[in-house]
Amino acid sequence: MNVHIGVNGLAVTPETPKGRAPSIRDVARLAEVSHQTVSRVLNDHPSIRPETKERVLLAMETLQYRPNRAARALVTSRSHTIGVLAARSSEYGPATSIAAIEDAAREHGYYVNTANLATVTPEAITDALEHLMLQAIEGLVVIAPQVRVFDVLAAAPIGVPFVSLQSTGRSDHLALSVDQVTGARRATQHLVSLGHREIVHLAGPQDWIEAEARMRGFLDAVYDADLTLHPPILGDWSADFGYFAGRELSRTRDFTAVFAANDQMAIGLMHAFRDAGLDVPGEISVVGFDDIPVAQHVWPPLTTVHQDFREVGRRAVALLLNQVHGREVLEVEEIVPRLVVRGSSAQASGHRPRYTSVTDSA
Amino acid sequence: MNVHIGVNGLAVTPETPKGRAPSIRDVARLAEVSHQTVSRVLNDHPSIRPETKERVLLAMETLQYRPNRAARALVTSRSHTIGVLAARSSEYGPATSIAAIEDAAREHGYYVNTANLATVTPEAITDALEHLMLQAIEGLVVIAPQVRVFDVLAAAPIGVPFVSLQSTGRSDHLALSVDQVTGARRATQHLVSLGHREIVHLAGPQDWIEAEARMRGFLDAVYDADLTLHPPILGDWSADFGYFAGRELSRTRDFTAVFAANDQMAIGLMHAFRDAGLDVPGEISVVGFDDIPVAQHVWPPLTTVHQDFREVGRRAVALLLNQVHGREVLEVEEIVPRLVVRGSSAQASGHRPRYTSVTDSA
DNA sequence: CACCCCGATGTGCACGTTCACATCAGCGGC
DNA sequence: GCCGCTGATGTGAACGTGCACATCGGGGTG
Repeated sequence: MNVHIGVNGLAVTPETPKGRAPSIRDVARLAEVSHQTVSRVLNDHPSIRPETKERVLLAMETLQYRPNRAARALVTSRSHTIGVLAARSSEYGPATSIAAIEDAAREHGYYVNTANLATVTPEAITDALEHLMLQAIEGLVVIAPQVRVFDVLAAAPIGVPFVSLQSTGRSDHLALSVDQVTGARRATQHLVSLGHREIVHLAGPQDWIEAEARMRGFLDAVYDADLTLHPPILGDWSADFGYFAGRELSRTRDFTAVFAANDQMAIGLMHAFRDAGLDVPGEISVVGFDDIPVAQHVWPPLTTVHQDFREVGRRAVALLLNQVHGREVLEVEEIVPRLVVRGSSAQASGHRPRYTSVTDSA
Repeated sequence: MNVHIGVNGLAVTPETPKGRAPSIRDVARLAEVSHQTVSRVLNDHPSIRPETKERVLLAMETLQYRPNRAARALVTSRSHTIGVLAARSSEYGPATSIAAIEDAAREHGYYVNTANLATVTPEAITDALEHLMLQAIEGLVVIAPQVRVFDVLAAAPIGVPFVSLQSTGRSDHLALSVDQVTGARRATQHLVSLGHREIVHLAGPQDWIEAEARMRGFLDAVYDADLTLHPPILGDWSADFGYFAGRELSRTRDFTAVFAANDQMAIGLMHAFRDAGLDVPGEISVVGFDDIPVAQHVWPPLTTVHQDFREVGRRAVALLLNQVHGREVLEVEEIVPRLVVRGSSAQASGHRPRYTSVTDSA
């Protein structure tokens, strides 16, 4: 039966025609079945005799056969690829989520194709999208949390389901998000509970959905606690910006706490305060957002809001693949991040912020 | 001629047969040419009349035609995809390089497919590689800097050129790397020049090529300066490990400086020293490696070795595509990283390290 | 015992593109 | 005026796979 396969137990690789990679037909010939049977083995079709199946598998092994994805994609018009549209993908949060997405996708037999957004101009977005569409992606995960991206996405219907990693409030897609608003509110409430009444928010760029949500959470808490509102500062997420903002802020000193929209800015901020001779948390408390790995090791250890980027990525894939396969999509529950209290926040020092206490003592 | 195309200037989309996406043949029919002519326009073949070309392009536009990558890949057996095999891809360095690779690849009309290594077991490596091979990648960039990965890579010949982002010293592939040895040597020499003679190296896992190279650079410098060698500590790159290592180290205190193999560990280290009441840089100097964005904002600002991860990624793609296209590959020049001196390193404080001074004074 | 159904397998075609080759008109040279 | 070359285009096949349908034998059912 398997005369082709071995001689003296020695595995002889039968001549694959030309230099070409072995195809389903080569396997079929060797296993003495039709190519269709081989195909059935590949897609484990139920009705196939175990004996036959084994013979085919052996032939595959012998020929080192590998299915040709292009051919398969051509005939099924399914690419088994999902796209990821990402901005700032080298930062800890997005990078972690992307890695998790890749892992989860691979587990489900899917491939991941990433397109980064260097800038967020409509052209760049369209270009990246075009790139992904040419890949014939079956679904899209968007980690590019600018409102503008979703405008473009809505305008140029891409024809595949997509999931965003931040709640956009739009109905044309599902979002799997961490509840940024609650996270930010909790962070602010934490400061309030420590007796702070003059709190500044160092926000992210307002076209970022997350930045906007965190700002909203902050405003909610400020409103609830009936605090006077300090105008938020709009930053760019970077530690460098945090540093410069901190330099400016330490001039006025009409506040006792700062809630930064991410850890990087918080770290830059603390750097500037240190330079200005302001003690954190003695004089000023600082709270960040994200809980990046170094957050607990900087000085002082940063109080922040922890979010699980891996979990978000993982769930996003599950959600997306459910849609891709037309399965019932259950309600999406938001992940609520948790506050991690560390050394950078402390009780407000009885007296009012400096500039007023100076006035008072005069 | 183009009666099909419009009525009253209104773009009428002619019926695409069934719900299928328009194919090259649909375009051909509309433009009243053969499908081959359309193909020629797509691959801009020289001998085609401008007039004809325009007609075809118009038809494409009208039908919103998009070439089918699977079909093209099937017949040309070229996927226009490069693979990236990465470990710890969510960390700043790798993540930045990956983003740069993606950008550069897209610029060259290539797609990028990533496979992360959760663990570095041979099975995981084989699995990831298998995943990429099924994608029919044309080339591979390896950012998984464990020696073991290259063992597996060598054993399971993948049949496509690959480039690694660290110099492995092997001849089966090109490496585009930053000269880690020189970087580490410079970092150590910096400490020596400040008068430190008792320097500990907090190394990375020794199966990591970079960790090994940095260790080598350290050892070179120690040897050159004729210092006594403290046994290096083998870490895992994480800030957490740096912290624990720092705790252990601060018990003995038989050193005046530490060179950490990356910034994260250096930051954890400084945290532990602070906890132990050891002043950095007053009593102990610390130097890191990588220059991650927060390095300059921690306290004290971290002296470190800066490397340009984007540049490495970019050049890797250029190198790889040159090989893929069988072009002449020019000599690969190593990028030499540069030392950035900040606040965490300072002149050794005249007296010997504590433990000896205690002994001396007794 | 005739019938039908089902499990196991085979046959041919379609997917959308490129490649090799064929065709055909025009043009210059002898 | 014929030959051959070249530019512009068309024709058919092939790439490797899955799908729809056909085939064939066996076993249960009436």
